[in-house]
Amino acid sequence: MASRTPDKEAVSELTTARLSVYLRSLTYLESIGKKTVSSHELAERFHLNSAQIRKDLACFGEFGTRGVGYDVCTLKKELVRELGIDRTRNIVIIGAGNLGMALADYHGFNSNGFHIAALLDNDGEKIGRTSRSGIPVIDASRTEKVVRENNVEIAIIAVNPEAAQSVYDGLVHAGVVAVLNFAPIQLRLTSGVKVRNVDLRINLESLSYHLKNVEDGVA
Amino acid sequence: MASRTPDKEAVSELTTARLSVYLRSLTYLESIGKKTVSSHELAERFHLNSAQIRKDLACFGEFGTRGVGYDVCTLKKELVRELGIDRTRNIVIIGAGNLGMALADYHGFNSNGFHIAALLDNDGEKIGRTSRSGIPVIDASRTEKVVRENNVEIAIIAVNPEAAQSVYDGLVHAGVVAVLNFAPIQLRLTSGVKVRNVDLRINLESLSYHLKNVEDGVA
DNA sequence: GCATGTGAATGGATTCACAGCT
DNA sequence: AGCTGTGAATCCATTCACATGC
Repeated sequence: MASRTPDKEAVSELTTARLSVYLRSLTYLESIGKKTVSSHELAERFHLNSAQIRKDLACFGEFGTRGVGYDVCTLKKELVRELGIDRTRNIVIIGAGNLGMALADYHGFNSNGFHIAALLDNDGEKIGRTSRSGIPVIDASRTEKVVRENNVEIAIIAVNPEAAQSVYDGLVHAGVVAVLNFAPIQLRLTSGVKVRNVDLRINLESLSYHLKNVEDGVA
Repeated sequence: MASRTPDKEAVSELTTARLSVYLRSLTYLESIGKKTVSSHELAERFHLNSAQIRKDLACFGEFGTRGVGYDVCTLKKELVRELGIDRTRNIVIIGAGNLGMALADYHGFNSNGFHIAALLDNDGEKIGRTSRSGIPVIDASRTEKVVRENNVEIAIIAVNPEAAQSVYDGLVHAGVVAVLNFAPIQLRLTSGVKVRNVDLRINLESLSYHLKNVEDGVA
């Protein structure tokens, strides 16, 4: 297979994050029957610069038509392919607490390329139950088996910060290659395993910082 | 009151996000009885550059002692003050679905400067109940009353994307001045209201992008 | 001696502006 | 004429490296 773009991994995470946003917008445009869209139109939707959108897309090839714009359907398919969600990836969530349960039933985590295979927990009370949408809670001691049998690539860590490191190490050992970590700690990483951290508290503190400055008459 | 630092709002969001992280680390260091810490020590904890930490802190004054480092307790107090969490800010969550309920009981949202006053929803089934930790679900039609009576500054939007814009507009009208939005849409913003978006799906797609590249033998 | 605080240098990401194609 | 694709220019964040002070 001929590789169109050399140096693929040189695409920044900022760019891939925006691709996700573009994809959502294209899905919407497709649903309302729009055939073509220009970078300028897309830019207006999210207060972005049109050149940035063109640059982002240019990382993967030339999809537009000069004088016209981008074909919505074609571009959407291309983004789906580039983001690697043209096939389904299996996920386990570790920690069947409030957050883990909520994420298990979160629609965006269980559609269009992602499938949550199981919740894992070591609380005997929870094991054997299911989330509202029917995802089973399995004994965390069976993590390795669940990961292998379900061909799980991604794990979501939704345990308390004290447990997170050992949970992470266990997941890596079980063969997981990507982790979404909700525990507010800096994990000691294993090379070859991609980790993304989501720190919910930081967002609140950032808002608080802003509020304080408003009070102080700065903004 | 004399302002130490001119041009305060010129602190980037990247910096404030890191301040939150430093604060968490200082809290830990304090709990294990450490009195003093250097920028280099802090940097090692999160694979950061020590100069960056010093620069981040320098936005707010000079807290260190040359040849020694930073006093853990003093620096912690200062960060708490700068982040504006030296007093409690009240929050409402709109949407008592899986996510809203989970966030209501999330420890990091209900401690150290934040208090969740209520969940709001327009589903009659849910109104009158409480979350596990006892936060009441109130009729969303009473949003304005709840916001005013509880002196709510921050709202968390945890409704579906279709409803998010009108919920946002209602919150702004009710007097909320900061919003944490979990709905995957680009809100049309009102000036004077600070918004932060948390897009959970983007994180998964970013991991997927990486997985695809690993498969393709790029990384 | 040692670690801060900071101007200067670097490195990335965004934006500009225009050549090139339809 | 209109819009893409892209080198050049700009802007912002990070890192270096050192003067300053304990």
